[in-house]
Amino acid sequence: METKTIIKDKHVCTIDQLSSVENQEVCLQGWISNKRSSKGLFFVELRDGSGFCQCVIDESIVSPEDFEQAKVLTLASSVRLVGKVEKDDRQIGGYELKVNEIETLQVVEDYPISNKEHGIEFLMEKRHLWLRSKRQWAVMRIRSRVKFIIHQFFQERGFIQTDAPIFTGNACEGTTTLFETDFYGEQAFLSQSGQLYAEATAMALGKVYTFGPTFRAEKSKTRRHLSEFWMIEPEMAFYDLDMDMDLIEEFIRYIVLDIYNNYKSELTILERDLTLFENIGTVFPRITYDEAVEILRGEKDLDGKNALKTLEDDLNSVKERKTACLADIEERETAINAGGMKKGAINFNRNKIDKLKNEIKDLEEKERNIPQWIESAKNFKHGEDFGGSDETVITRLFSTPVMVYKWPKDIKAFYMKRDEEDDNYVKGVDLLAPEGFGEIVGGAEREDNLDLLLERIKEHDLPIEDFEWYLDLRRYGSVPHAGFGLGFERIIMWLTNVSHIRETIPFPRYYGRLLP
RNA sequence: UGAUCUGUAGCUCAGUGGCAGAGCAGCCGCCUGUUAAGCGGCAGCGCAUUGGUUCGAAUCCAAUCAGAUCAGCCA
Repeated sequence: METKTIIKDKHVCTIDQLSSVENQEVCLQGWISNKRSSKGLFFVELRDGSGFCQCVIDESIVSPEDFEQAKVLTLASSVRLVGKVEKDDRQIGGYELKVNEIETLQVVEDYPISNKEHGIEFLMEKRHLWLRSKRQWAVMRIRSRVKFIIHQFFQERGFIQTDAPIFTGNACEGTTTLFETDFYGEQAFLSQSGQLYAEATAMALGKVYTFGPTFRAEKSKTRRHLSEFWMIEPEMAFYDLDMDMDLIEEFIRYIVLDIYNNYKSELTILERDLTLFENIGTVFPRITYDEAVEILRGEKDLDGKNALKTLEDDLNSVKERKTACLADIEERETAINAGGMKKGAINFNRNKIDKLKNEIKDLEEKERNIPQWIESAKNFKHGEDFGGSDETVITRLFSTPVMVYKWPKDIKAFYMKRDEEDDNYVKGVDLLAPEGFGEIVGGAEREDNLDLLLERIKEHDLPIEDFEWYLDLRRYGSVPHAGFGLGFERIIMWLTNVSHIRETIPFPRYYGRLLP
């Protein structure tokens, strides 16, 4: 096949710019993401990083050589296509390209990822290629945008971004497992929080935030954990817990609204239910830990809704749904086996059956889990921390994020300020996201009294000598201050509703995954 | 770390003691507007590994390896 170059003196543009060049001739450069054919026609779905666009290759328009070329184009092949931009409401982007010239950069053989369902293990092995698929594309675009607007939110409000070190000598929250490393012969850890450093820079700059990677060596194998993830940690001098909660609420609403207003098509690709986005204007309820416990145990109703009762109803509807799914599968299988069905219809039904089977797997898992959740919620002991299921039970009753504040001191970090009214509590707050996502923000007013802080460090059995620098912050001009931490991937997961946090970061690192 | 589940074609899976299957992807042909297009055909796997039971094992048993989900911990 002869090679040619068509890019010279052509108007090169990207798919996201098509609306501004309607009826003009342009050159698109990209990769084949799907191809369909008819007699004398090829429908090529092209992706170029900025979007997806159907390009029509018509035998009666292109040269015979180019039409031959179109025949051999396979999935992931790279091309330049010159053609006329036409409005077509049938297309997702609203436009299609009537091709009149083709330049092939590479014809790909055996691209491993097809337009089909794949298992997570396979996709993770091929993560570098999986990123090219439509859903991943949408998630990465939202990730980028959220990162940008987080900076925008804080910068607009006079916050200074300060970076915390990644190598640290002290373990700030003690219990959590840290990655150990060697720092010129000294034992060092990879940072699991930049918060203490943010407190230091807040005393220098007023309102600050950090945005950096953190590392946790927990061998967690759940859909909500990563070994390497990004965290945003604002810290504000002269803020108390109420101001902290106000800021958290404003911040979360700002992010959610921006994505809703500017990234609707990505949310559509992700099939995100938009209820969350529509409710985000409502004030986030603020309840104390004690109230949350009462709600969890079913001792207190909320707007006439009882947590345990709601769960029992959920269990019943799960059971009903499962019965319906089984009946549906049965019906479709009988219809297929009866014969006389067209091949297309058989495929359609098989596909449905596969989906129903997957749904049943999920339902069965819920069926096993919900009774345990009810049991654990009923028997929840005041003074314990909420587990994943407890958070689900609580947030199940709300359609917006919920703030839980005033926590028992024993289950929270040493640096949280004790509650003035009751020494057994601290002025911490967790923001629980609805739809079962659980905690996405953890914040607190910090202990600003030197003696009380020393006491807490001793209670937690932390090595005082490592915290001397931190204690200096209380020795020299201590002021009330507060801050919070936001798990960046957690919020992306929540916004995009992907089933696994591993899909929210380009190259996830977790127990058992170091490549690609 | 514990509990449950999974490992069969490039991919997604069916087959649960009797000669290894389907759909998709690939290749060939047909069809002028397809949206994971459709129709017909071709080719492709010896069932994670090791050992055992059996006349006979993908199927039963055991161990090992790999993975998934949930729990704990958390963001």
